[in-house]
Amino acid sequence: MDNYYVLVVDDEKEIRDGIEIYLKNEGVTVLKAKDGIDALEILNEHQVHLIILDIMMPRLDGISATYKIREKKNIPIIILSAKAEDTDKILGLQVGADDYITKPFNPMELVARVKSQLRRYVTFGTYEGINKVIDLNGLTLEKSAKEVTVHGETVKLTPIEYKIVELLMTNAGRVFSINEIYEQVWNEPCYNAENTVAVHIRKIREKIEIDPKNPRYLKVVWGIGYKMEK
Amino acid sequence: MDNYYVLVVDDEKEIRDGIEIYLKNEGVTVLKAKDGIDALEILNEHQVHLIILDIMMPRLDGISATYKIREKKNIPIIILSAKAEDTDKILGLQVGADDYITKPFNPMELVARVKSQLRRYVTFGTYEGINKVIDLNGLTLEKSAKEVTVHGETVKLTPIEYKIVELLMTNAGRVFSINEIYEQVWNEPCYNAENTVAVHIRKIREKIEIDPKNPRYLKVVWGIGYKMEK
DNA sequence: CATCAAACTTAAGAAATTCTTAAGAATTAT
DNA sequence: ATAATTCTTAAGAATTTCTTAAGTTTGATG
Repeated sequence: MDNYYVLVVDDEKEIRDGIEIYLKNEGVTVLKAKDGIDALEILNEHQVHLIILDIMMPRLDGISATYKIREKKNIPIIILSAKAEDTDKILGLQVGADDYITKPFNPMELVARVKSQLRRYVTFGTYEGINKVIDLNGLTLEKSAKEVTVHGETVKLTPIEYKIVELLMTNAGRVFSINEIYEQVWNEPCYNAENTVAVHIRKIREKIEIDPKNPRYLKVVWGIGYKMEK
Repeated sequence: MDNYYVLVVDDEKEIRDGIEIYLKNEGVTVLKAKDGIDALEILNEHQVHLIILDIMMPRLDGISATYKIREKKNIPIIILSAKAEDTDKILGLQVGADDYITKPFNPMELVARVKSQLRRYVTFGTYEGINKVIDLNGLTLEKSAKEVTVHGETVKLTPIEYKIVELLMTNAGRVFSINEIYEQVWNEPCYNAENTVAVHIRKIREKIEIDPKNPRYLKVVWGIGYKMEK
């Protein structure tokens, strides 16, 4: 379940964090939002493969959020709710949710349902997001093929190199500190591994830059970190 | 919901007939079977878009039936059960079911879940689609005949080899990790079977590649997995 | 503007991981 | 019983990753 991004939307922090722990354990990357408005913002900025959505939330409730999400994205939505009423379930599913779980729930069941949805609808790259190609001034990234090209030429990247490039390219323009990069790519806290990242940056530049000493794409922001030029 | 065929499998006649009434009301055509063995027969003879499957049945129970169905068809399966135990739900979903409803259930909820699954099933086109021939630079795959050719020459593949090739060819360009391949082809979680896949890859290359050491079609992506060249 | 410290770059080789391949055992089909 | 298929094991090859250490650039300071 690596490479999958799940957005958890719930106004209770404990619920968000609890779900995060279980999903991370499966290798899923978890994004979190505290209400529908925040969720929509995150959807605009990040690639997300599945949403877990609480019904009872301030500002924008789950059902209304489902409507709005469906207008833009066709990704699986699992509704989470304290209401065990059948009518609510039916309404949720009719509105466009793909599954409905009532609180209190067994976290393992939630995980099983998330995996079931991802397995069926996301494994095959026929939908938005998965097959999207990012193009930044001749540097392109094709996620499904895990392929990067510079002016049409395929660049052969190692897995770590690829992950770094994918991180920077999907968030082009944003600066990532070495620590952030390490945590995102290795999925563990960074402890004295600053130079490890630096070495990989070097290798990447060697491969994607015409003149690695004057990088055009992968730029340093002194004292802060690295970013990919938009 | 017209033009859809749903197979209802339950040993109790009242349940079968009850579900039928509600589904017919939505325009769905309902087929019925009283146990897993009958269900498999019907699947061979009729086109079916979704299955509702009771767990407790004589002869062939629901979980085992799910296995057998998955071997042949990739259509949505909704498991129906008197067991409300979480572990059963999780098992059912892991085995390849797409949803799990416990008895007693609200018929309207069942209908809502059926519609939700069918809606997805159609938008994503995961169902056994039209039997198109895929041609990738001289390597062709004809699903209906389960036949693979290289420059016109038929290649004799074993069932597992064929499944791997079909997976990779229908998603040409996309990289599959060894785990993904295992899960898709064997329909079960991959546990220490990495090299099993590797060996099959070797055998396939032997058959489809002119020079297996420098594969033209079935390429490795180091540290990530394998893919079929577009 | 000279100097220093911190931040970044670069190179090279050791260690770890991943892939390939072959051969034979176990299983399944004919 | 025979053949075909699938799985396991294991050793070697190829590739990637990490560490170390030395060099270079940048920004701050007096």
